[in-house]
Amino acid sequence: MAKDMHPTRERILDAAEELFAQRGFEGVSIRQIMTKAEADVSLAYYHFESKRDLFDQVMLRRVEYLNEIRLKALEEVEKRHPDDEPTVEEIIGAFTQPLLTLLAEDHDKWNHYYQLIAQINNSPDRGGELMSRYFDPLVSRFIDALKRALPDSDPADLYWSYHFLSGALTLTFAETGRIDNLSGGVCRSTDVASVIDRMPAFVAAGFRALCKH
Amino acid sequence: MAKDMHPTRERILDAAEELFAQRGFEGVSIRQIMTKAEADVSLAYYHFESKRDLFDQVMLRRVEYLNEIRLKALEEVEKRHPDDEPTVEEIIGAFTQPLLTLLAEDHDKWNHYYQLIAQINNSPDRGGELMSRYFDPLVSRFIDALKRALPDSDPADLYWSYHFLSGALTLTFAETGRIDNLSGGVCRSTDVASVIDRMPAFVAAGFRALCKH
DNA sequence: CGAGAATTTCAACGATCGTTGAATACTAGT
DNA sequence: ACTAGTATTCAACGATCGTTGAAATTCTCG
Repeated sequence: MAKDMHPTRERILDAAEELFAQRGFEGVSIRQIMTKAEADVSLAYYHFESKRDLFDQVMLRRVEYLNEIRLKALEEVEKRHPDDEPTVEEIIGAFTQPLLTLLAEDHDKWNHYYQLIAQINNSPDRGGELMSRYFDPLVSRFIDALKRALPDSDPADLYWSYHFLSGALTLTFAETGRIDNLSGGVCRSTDVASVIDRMPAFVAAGFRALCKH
Repeated sequence: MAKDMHPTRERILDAAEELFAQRGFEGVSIRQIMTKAEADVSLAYYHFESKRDLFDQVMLRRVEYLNEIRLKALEEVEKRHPDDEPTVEEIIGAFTQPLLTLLAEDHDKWNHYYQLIAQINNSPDRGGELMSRYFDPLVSRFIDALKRALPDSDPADLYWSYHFLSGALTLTFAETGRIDNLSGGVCRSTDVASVIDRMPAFVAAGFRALCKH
């Protein structure tokens, strides 16, 4: 049994995912989405309740699997430390590395999804609400692990450190091309692998500097 | 001579700034902006060429002064070190502290502007282009200072480190309320001062960890 | 083959979009 | 008071928006 029993529905979701990621919820019309999906406008309302529902379904389509695989990465790391605690680097790696693995497996599938999340994360309007709804359980799990790796740290320091990580990570996946201009070509936004390699060292040092009292 | 010779024009810019920051360029209509500005719809096209031009003028209104004051902060730091180089912490502080100072001086004026920049920075559509246009000269100046504070570092490491800083900083100013949910009230998005206090230590440690070969 | 369900097409609704031209009110300086 | 320019109002344009109802098609399975 194939996972997409509804090929048209999947085509609509693909088109919506890409366009929402590029121009945001209000920047794209149902008609543009259905044109890209090569389907009639009305089909959007046969397969989905409304534009907002379509957006929600785009988010929901991948979030469960994404959270699952990242949680599994954390559990693997913890399993490797039955007696002591994992290092901050290992925990951050478990948080970031799966994202890159998925991107390498199927770029087109995950690239637009990450861009969409990046845009939501920095949206003052409903960004906090949406991100919390989809990711807070997973993130709390990671913060608990970090709390054990950094004992006696102020909870506020921990949360703000995660906030820095979250900002750095989502800007990376936004792939805006800014760093291409800034660096004169030395760095490329699309080279996400380069970033994921560097991020654990950078972020772990930040956590340790801030959460060490 | 008052600086706003055109009070209506300023009211339109204020309204546009706030609404663009909250809902993005495409998420707001001229009519909504003019309703908030308590002015007729046509006045938007008397004072500005188009919706896009209005958006550009919103950006331009404050960017020059903003870059000026941050550059001055960097020069002050360098002046305090006539013989040696400033520390990474001092340079990062000069990059972030002026933003908080302005916010404390006139919250309503700068809050929405920062939110707007945060949204642009993470927008895959034209984010890289816009951010580079407005901020690359200033940022290059800061990266040069960091290069001297971290000699023999790989340029790519430096640029990616700045990229992490940029993501963390703009997410902070987005004030999405996410961390309020995540931390269960321990941290508050609106408490920007808390973040600016913590950021130099966190980011400087990251720079040093990544740019030290 | 034929019935019933699932899917797709077609045409249209009222609302709102960005934008414009012409008419009106206001404000200087002579 | 008259004029010239600046600022504002009013009414409307074609286009596109999200959404819907009903007809037409295709698919499923007896």
